Amino acid sequence: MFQAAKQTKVFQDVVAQIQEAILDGRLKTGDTLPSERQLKDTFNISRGTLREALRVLEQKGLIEIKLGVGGGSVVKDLNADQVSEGLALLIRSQKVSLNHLAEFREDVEGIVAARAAARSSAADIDKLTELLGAARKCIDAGLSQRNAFIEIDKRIHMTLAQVTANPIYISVLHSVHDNIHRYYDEFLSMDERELQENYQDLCDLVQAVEKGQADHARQLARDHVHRFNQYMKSREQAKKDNYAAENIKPQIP
Amino acid sequence: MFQAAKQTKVFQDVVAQIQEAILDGRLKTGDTLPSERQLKDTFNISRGTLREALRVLEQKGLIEIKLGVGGGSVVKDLNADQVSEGLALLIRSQKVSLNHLAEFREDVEGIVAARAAARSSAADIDKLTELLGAARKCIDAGLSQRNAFIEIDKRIHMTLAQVTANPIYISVLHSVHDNIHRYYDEFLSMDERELQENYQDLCDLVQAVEKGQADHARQLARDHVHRFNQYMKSREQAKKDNYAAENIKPQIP
DNA sequence: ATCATAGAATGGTTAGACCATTATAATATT
DNA sequence: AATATTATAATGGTCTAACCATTCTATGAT
Repeated sequence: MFQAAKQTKVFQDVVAQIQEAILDGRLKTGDTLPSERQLKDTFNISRGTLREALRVLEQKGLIEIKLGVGGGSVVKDLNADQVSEGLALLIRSQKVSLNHLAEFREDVEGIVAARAAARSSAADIDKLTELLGAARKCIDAGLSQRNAFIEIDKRIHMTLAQVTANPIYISVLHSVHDNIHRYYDEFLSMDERELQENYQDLCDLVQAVEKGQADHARQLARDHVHRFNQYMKSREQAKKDNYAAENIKPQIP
Repeated sequence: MFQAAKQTKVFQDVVAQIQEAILDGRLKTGDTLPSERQLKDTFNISRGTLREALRVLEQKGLIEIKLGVGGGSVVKDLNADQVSEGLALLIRSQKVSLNHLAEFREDVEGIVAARAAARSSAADIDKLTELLGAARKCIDAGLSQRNAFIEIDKRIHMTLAQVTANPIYISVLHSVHDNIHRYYDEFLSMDERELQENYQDLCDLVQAVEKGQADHARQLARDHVHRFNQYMKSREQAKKDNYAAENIKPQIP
């Protein structure tokens, strides 16, 4: 006849209320919530319960909790970090392999390049060209600037994502890069020729974007990423082989 | 001379330890952690602090906390929910509009269709054909089964994502559907002809996948989604117009 | 003026108690 | 004997009250 009432726990109610206030704009980025001792009275709950709620909001990326006298819960500017962390957990925990991620990246970078080609402004091209110039300098400086080159490579891709003017691409690509670098950093050791190839890829790509050649840009981006993936895979394989050589008969537990 | 030691708060250390245990496989899906009163002694912390840690792990999607005597913290099977929730927050909070999401969906569904076409097995085609049959029945049953049709449409797309054998596509598409339906459900009211068109789209798409025509499948999927998007946009516009008509002079705050 | 110091506000943590929910075992009922 | 009811105990949920740790700010010393 009757059904269960209020399943929600107290702290969940608090989470919901504060979250709504933030999403509705009643609380804006940078705003500081009242202190815990005030809030607990406002909600008429204990401080422990309130803190559980705040921890959840923090984990959601909605607030940031600062220590000290000027501290408190500050409304954060939402970004892709939570999506990125979620993706990272999926990758680390289970079904998602690096191959999966590499394949996905190939597709996404292709899409981003195509969309960027259809929308780039003169200012966008300027920025990309500037980055290309910085990349050029890294290469000329030799292998010592290898990491700097990789960083600029990443920024070029992220800039393309920004050119699409679609924040989802920015977030997704950011997540992909976050996670792919977490695994690939240890293998980063391109030689001179590979650096040159990568640089040429990027030049061609930016040119295609500038000319608005969406399909061509897509293909160039895909090839570029694909080559990078192949390169990393071979590095990984080499590492495994090396390991095998050192341990002629690996102990199987 | 010296640098800051241990910035991490106690509860963060606990989160990290339990998370690592789960990701390393020392704790498996379905395992129940010791009770809070035991855990607090194990970690040598207070129960409140422990509970903050558990709340964070829960929000991360790593554990589920059950009430009652058989209850406790159970290790969850990770899924795309966190990614989905993160995306939802991005959409609700700020820069992400429905147009952004619709555009992204168009691209993703295209990719998924292409990848699926390159990898489908006979069993996959059987499953898709079965779903098409169910969709056919919904249409024949008339508009009353409209929602059922939408549901099957969604399942067909998700099945294609599974065919790609890349869990990232499954997660991403799941997130997109989650979020797009949250906004579109209110507009769902296709007429007979639109249902027919959608059904035909799906038939063509499955056929292309069966034949392994990746590019064709991609284009069909994109067109299908694009049509759906246009349709929803017009519905939304109609709703706005209707609102405007009811409120000749909308009050601007 | 500049630097050191004390104070106060805030989050971080602890301890112990009691409430609410739920599976299980013991008991009563048929 | 089978079933329904009831008590029991274990577990998470919440509360209270205190103290610790960090950090900004104002005060005071140099």
